[in-house]
Amino acid sequence: LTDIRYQQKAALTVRNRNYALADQLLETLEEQGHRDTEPRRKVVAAIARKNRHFTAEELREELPGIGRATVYRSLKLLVQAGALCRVMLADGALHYQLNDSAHQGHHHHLLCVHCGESEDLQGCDIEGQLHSVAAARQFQITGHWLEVYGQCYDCAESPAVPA
Amino acid sequence: LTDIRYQQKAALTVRNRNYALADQLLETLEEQGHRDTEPRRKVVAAIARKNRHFTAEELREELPGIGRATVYRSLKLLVQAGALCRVMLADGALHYQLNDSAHQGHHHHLLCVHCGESEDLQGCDIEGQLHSVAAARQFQITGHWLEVYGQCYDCAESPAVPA
DNA sequence: CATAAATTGATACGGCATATCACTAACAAG
DNA sequence: CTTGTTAGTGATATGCCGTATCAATTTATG
Repeated sequence: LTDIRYQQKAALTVRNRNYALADQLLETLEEQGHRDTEPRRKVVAAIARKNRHFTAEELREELPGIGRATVYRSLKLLVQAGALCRVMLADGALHYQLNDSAHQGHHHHLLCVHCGESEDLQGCDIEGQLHSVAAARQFQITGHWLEVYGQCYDCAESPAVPA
Repeated sequence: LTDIRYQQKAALTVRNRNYALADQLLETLEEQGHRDTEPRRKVVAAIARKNRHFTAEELREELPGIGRATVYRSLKLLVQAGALCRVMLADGALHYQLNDSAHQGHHHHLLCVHCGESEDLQGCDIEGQLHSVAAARQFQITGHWLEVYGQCYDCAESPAVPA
């Protein structure tokens, strides 16, 4: 019984978080001068439900009534707004990842190839190191792309469970 | 006159280098147990002529008689053999880059977005840094992908000349 | 030269994303 | 509330990039 109550409470918490997140995403778009439309609400709601990175097609399949173009447009707007970031998986597939509200700027991810979990990579002075190496060659760095693949702690502990 | 002789000599040097390189590529494939075929000779010859990274389609256009599949297959074999590496440009386009014979292993590139030049990135302990950060979180890194974009020295000096 | 196996290339297919464009909905001004 | 402008939508077509298929061909070898 306690367990059931706990589960209900947890489910409620998740639901609330998702609603809040969806609203926040929509708000972000409005701040950029974009309209609050019915299809967009559905798209951001679906994104808010995600707890791992996802593909555009994956998202589209969850939104049968919404046009393909709308889904792709929404993703692009959210990436531009900094709410989403694009991550390249080890197999070359492009996924989208909700940005932690604390890490909206440029950052990198540790991507678990088993469970799809993504940890933000902080405290890592890649930029500094790149700049110092490049400076020695008089190469001016304007940008970079970094993805790191591996196993998160949980998946390394129980390697028998695939994604 | 001296200038013409110099140009002829330079052209000859380039031609010789290209032939040698093409032979070397073919040899690499043979070492992997692949046959020496006429279409493959043409593909590696075209690759050997490249002095910057290139796309599969670019290569295909230079080889009208060769089937699309053959070009793509050859590229794949050369990547597997370590003679070519794949580089992702800033706009997401996948290019191929001849590997310096000294740097056949895992390495990264400084890619000039103007002239397409690519410098191998050495003396940069990205791997070590990533591992130490990941170790703190008990994340086991199995691989990574890094591309660095910017301007090479020459392009930074004469910024008016686009690619 | 004969044979087995690798290779080729025309074609079709597939995934993924964008372009087009007539229609619709949002929203601000009156 | 009505209306007009404009952004947004979505069905469809298109395009790029790469792979699967498979009969015909070429290579290497005994």
